[in-house]
Amino acid sequence: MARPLTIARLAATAGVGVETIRFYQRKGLLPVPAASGAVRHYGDPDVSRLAFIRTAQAAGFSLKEIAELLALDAGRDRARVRALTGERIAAIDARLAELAAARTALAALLRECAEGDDGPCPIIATFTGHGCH
Amino acid sequence: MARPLTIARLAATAGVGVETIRFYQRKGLLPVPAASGAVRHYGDPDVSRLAFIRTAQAAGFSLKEIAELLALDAGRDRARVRALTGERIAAIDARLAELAAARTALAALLRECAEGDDGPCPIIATFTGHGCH
DNA sequence: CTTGACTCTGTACCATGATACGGAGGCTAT
DNA sequence: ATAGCCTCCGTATCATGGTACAGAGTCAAG
Repeated sequence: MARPLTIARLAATAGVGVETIRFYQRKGLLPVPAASGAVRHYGDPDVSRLAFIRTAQAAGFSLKEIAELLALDAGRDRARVRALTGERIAAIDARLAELAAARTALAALLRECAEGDDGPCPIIATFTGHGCH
Repeated sequence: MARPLTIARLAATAGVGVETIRFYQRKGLLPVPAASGAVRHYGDPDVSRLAFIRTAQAAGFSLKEIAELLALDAGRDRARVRALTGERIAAIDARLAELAAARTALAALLRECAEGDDGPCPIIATFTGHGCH
């Protein structure tokens, strides 16, 4: 029979480290499977759950929020899920605006700075508040 | 004469905490002024420097990178500054793409989820990988 | 000249998200 | 049955960016 999914194989499948799995277990993000014997075995639900965690992390959810989402037990309290999602979208919007502004400013400065090597670097000058505008 | 800028007044001016100033001093981000007496006094350059730090932080630079920028001494090594800035822009672009994708996905799911309260929440289902792609 | 607010120094602590390690025991191929 | 990984468990450590606090000293106003 196919070798059972031990913690190392689960970690490899999910693309995380063994210690990360244990860390998530301690945090309540992953269930600790009942061991038949002294070594635990994992299954597809665990792989899915790890995928969930990675996806939600990429969307900017913290592990704490992810734990809450998971605790909502596959969506029974949809209003709460929607609230968390709405909050997250707002936070993402704020961060997007911040980053876009920073990006625009940096790109302009980079162009300006690249135009010559004389005088103080406009990038530093701008940050310092000693330069233009 | 105008009261000298003590650490608490500098902190208030810059909008940070006193402990944050000391933290930056320990990290080499702010110079520790020579005290005439037992209490240090600060000046406009310190205010500018704190503004620099906040601006650069908003642009996503880490304190370590900011320390390096500051160490470049007002832009003598413009090539290095440009390199750091280029790296930062690339990192911002990557993060922007990630966040935009997450935002789009979350917004779509939120709309979908809001349409009904029956069945599993599509947000959770999507993250879990049990639902439609 | 005392009181109260502030400063300085050092060290400790916080949250977040991991990562590492030691020691005991389990599993498996040879 | 034994070598050599692997697992489990607890604890410690790391990086990042701060925040807090104790104890001693300083300074200005009343």
